[in-house]
Amino acid sequence: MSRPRGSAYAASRPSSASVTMRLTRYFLPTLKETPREAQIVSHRLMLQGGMIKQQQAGIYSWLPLGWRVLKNIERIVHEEQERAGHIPLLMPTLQPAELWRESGRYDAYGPEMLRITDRQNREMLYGPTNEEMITDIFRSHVSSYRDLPLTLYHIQWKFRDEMRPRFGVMRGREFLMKDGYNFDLDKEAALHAYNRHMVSYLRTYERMGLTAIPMRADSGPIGGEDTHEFLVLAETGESEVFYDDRVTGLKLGAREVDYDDRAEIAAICEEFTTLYARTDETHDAAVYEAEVPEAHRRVGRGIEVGQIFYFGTKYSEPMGAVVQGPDGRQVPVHMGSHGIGVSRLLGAIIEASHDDKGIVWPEGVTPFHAGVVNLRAGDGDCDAACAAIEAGLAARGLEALVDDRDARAGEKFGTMDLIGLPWRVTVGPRGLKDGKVELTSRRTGEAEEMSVEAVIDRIATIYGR
RNA sequence: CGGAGUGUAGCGCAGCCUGGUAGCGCACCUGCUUCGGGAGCAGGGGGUCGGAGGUUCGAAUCCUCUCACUCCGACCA
Repeated sequence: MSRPRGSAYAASRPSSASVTMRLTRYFLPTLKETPREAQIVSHRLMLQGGMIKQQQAGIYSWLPLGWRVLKNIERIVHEEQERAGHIPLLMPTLQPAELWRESGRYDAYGPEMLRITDRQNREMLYGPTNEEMITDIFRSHVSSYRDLPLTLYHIQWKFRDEMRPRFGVMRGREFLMKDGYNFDLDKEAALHAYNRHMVSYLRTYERMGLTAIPMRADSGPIGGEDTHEFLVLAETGESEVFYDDRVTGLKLGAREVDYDDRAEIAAICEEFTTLYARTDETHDAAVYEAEVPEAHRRVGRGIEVGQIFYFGTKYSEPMGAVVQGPDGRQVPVHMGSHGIGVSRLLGAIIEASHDDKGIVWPEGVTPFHAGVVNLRAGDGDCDAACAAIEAGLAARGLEALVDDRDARAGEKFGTMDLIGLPWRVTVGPRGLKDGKVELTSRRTGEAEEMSVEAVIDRIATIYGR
């Protein structure tokens, strides 16, 4: 990494602040029966798992368990953005109509935009995106090419008044999005920013346990020249996708990436975008058949979890975002914008990772690192063993959810399966007679008996602690 | 926005057609017995039937209006 910048997020992670939660003191309102309104599996599991509650069409409260996953996803996004050299800030949800008149989008944007007036009858809107506002910030404070390149981003709630919200958080009206904006002196520099975003996004999705494939896309209302969407393959996806199945095997893995090295970043982008992968919007059957051997052709569906754009001077020109170059001339900056659907990712991850019993969280985003099932709450030995596991995990910076309810084993296992914690420690009198507890993988169902000390070590090893 | 539906206890539903004291399952509370994959028995609490108006001796039920939500379609991070 050429920029070993200290990430505030990385530095403030667990160990000091790890939380152990006891189910008897937590708020986890799971539902036994399938909610009527849930049509797709991720929506159903989020409702049943007590993660969200719908408040209006397409608007949700995030209950504690859902909130924890949302925060984990947010944290990963922040870490990867900062790793790429992008700078976080926070812009308001409410924006003045005036800014949008400058870009011409106030009239162009249609009824999808929620328009509001305040008591002075000032026209405002609940932001569906932030190109205008970030451009306003930029033009207010930057006037020299020496301050470039610059990429600013934030993670903020957005609102788009969809005609028909559905599928839970996958297609809500209110949604949490990471949106970033790069400012560069010329097209070449801006295209490097574009590539840098592509690579950082690939890394972000991989950390969440997802395979997200960049696909060439249409630019839509944001406008511009270059754009890719990131699609997670899932049967319930809203877009039809055509691809060479070898793209699903591409991985960034653990390789070191220098985000300032234009050639290296461009090479990675090429690696990930050369094989054919397009949505129905840009699909070209002739090219598809010419480029992809028949055995590798795949047609499926995908969930869009991010999109990157290069759009040049589309906003900087009308809004006067200019810098003085080395030659003394004023030039409009080249920009791009880049989005990750943070709240939507919960749905996408569940669509990609579940079974008939419930969710299977990837380790990177799980709301708790492990679940501890106390099969005989109130029994001295069981309680003591659970407490020891809690304390041992907490000392390693790991968070556990302990089921200390006075309930049947089946109910406890059912709850753990539903909420999908990747590792479950089962503590019961039967095993404890031999000093053993049981560690079970949610994904494979494989179980192994071991001592309390060993189970703490094993879980810590799994999480690299 | 076009088409189709649904609103009855926390959740899932029956009752409506054919008006007459609001029910079932789960959940919840109390007690006893149970306790390694969603227990059993006994007792108990909880509902302005989405809202407003109308018809009627009487409305969850019939009529009118209205609100909310869901599904299919076109559109979208």
